[in-house]
Amino acid sequence: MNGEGPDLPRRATLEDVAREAGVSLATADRALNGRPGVRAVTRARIEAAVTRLGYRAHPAAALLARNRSLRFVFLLPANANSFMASLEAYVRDTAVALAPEALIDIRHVDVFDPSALAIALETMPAQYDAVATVAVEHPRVRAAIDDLAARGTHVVTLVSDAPTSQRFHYVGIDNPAAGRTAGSLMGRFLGGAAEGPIGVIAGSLALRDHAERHFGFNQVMATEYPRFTVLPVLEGHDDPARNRAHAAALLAAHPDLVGLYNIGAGNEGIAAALKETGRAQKVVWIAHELSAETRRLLLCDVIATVIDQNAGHEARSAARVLLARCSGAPINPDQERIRIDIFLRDNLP
Amino acid sequence: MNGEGPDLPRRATLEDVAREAGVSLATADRALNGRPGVRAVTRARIEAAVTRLGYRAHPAAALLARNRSLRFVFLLPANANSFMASLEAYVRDTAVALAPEALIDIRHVDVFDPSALAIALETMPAQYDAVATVAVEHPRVRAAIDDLAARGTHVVTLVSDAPTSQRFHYVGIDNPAAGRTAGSLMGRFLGGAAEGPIGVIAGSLALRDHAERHFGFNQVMATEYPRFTVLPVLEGHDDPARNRAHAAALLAAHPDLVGLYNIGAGNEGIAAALKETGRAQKVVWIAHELSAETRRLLLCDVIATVIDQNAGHEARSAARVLLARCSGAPINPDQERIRIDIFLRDNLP
DNA sequence: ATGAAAATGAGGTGCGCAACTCATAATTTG
DNA sequence: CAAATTATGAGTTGCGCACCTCATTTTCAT
Repeated sequence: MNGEGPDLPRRATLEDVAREAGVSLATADRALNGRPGVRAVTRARIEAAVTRLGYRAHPAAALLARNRSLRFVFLLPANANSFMASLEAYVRDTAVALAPEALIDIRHVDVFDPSALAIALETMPAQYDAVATVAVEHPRVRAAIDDLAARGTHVVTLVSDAPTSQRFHYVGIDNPAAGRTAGSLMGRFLGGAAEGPIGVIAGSLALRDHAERHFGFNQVMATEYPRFTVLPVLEGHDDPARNRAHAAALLAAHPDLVGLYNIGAGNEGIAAALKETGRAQKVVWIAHELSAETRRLLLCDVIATVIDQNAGHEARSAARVLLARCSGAPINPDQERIRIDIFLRDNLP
Repeated sequence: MNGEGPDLPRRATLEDVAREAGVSLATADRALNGRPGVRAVTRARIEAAVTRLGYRAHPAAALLARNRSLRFVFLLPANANSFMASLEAYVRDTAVALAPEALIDIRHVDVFDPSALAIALETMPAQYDAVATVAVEHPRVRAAIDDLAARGTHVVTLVSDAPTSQRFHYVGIDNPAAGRTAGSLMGRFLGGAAEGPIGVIAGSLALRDHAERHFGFNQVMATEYPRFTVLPVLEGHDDPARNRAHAAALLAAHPDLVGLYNIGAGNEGIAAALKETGRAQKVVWIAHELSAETRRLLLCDVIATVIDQNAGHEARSAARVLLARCSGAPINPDQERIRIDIFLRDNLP
């Protein structure tokens, strides 16, 4: 047992910095808060004192003195699937936890209509300090995000990115990697099958995340497991009924179907089709996003594995990152990295 | 786009609560901070007002007014393997991030010697508000933890639990579930192999986490994949050299070895033995804890999959939980749940 | 009823900082 | 070199709360 002594070096305050730099408290304050009226040389002296003393503003005190809550708004899909619904629930939880430092509003938007999303961003009230939005890649959306950034409103993208825009951070997973992960798992799990066709169902390849997952999946299957035939994607718009029809058609057309990858939501439909034909547990089915439904299907071995992004983590991370950005605090990249989670029956949370 | 109005309902302060309850600010303060001198009826009136107004103490203000840092101590293994070393690094990071709300000390202890750990706990200076410790199950350790709890020092166990003690929280994974996860992955990945022996190497089955993982692994293999023979555990004390010898012996004795599960650390030794015999990539090898080494082996397909607990998450979670406990703030179970992470080459962070 | 004990009120102080005001000093410009 | 400009100092206020003191009221046991 080796202990570091109980020496309390007393944390440096702004007053210490001012004294050390040989300026008044007011000047030190002006310098550190970026207010005008400080010469460059003075500013440098103060910054030197800051580093010399290792000064870090007391966040709680600063928050209290500012006496003003930050205002965030989250733009989320209007017609939410179960993943988006749980994301929204987590955002609400986060809003409660974060008060009073930040007040979080939620606004709904048809994020799949780029114009609607762009309009929502363009007409964003100036009262908001920051925006988290489920984005899409579209020139007008990009322009709207850039305008917000230009006027000083910080923007993060959530779940779905707009990488060419001026958003300063993306909260979400690497979707091509998620697709590759699905591919590797499919190949590994099919080790026993000599060959055979694999079906792929997506919401829509017009959605960037679905397209990217599809790309990653195909990449791995083609290069590592070429003995399997990956069938063309069927687009079911995350709709259980349409997915059911797609799955039923797949099963009928390919009696030797060995694998099934659903890139999007609407897993109930697929489950129904599999059960109907009595081929549940005979097809290696990989799905995305842990929900009550996928959890149940995982437990009864109908789904082999679920690839998930933790909605709670995403909601909290987005809020944390915005808070840090608005208050000049550092961001811990390790904490904010959204992992690609793999769930089996055995490591379910 | 449906917006919630920009109405600022102004957060209730302690003064509001006092007024609402018809008492003075001093009494409300006494009641809410658990100081003596408040009748039960008055306390109830105040608590009613709190719920009626939805009052929540302003954490930043409370922190500031208290003007006293919480003191935490982390008891970590003295002779650290790479996982423990990274855990310690993350604890140091967390210490920096948490200042000045809490000051975190790190003390080293031979956690595998129950007496040494017990002594460290028993002689813990009273200055500490809370302790996070890598625990073991042992009567004297349990008693020491209970004593700490009895005198008001909050204790969490970290990575390794002492479930019968009065620790109020365990920060770590469910190790039997981790073992089951390894078993399921082993079975799935071996789908192609008709049958064959599977080797198991552990640090020591005297360590609770290793024993639990072993139990979970065997459980799944026996019930779900009985066609494989799980060989008796070899204990290598997480030492690369000893593990190398064990792995070499296994490979020599079982030319048809199909799988290998390393429950603990010391993966370099196993890698060396596999490479030596030219049987890397031919044996499905499942390892624990993501490190530079396991990462490398994962990337070159020598390790099939790594089951991980996120050390950074554990360090931050322990600190957060202690902070919340000491300041009476709520804990978000969702955020504090340590997941059993599965890593393939494709979803590496 | 009476004294002792407990409960409560009133008020103050300070935590570290942001955000002001106003006076004074230093610097630049015409 | 004076006037205009800019930089700086000194000081104040208040954020919401914890923690303290001291006076006053209420409650309870005798």
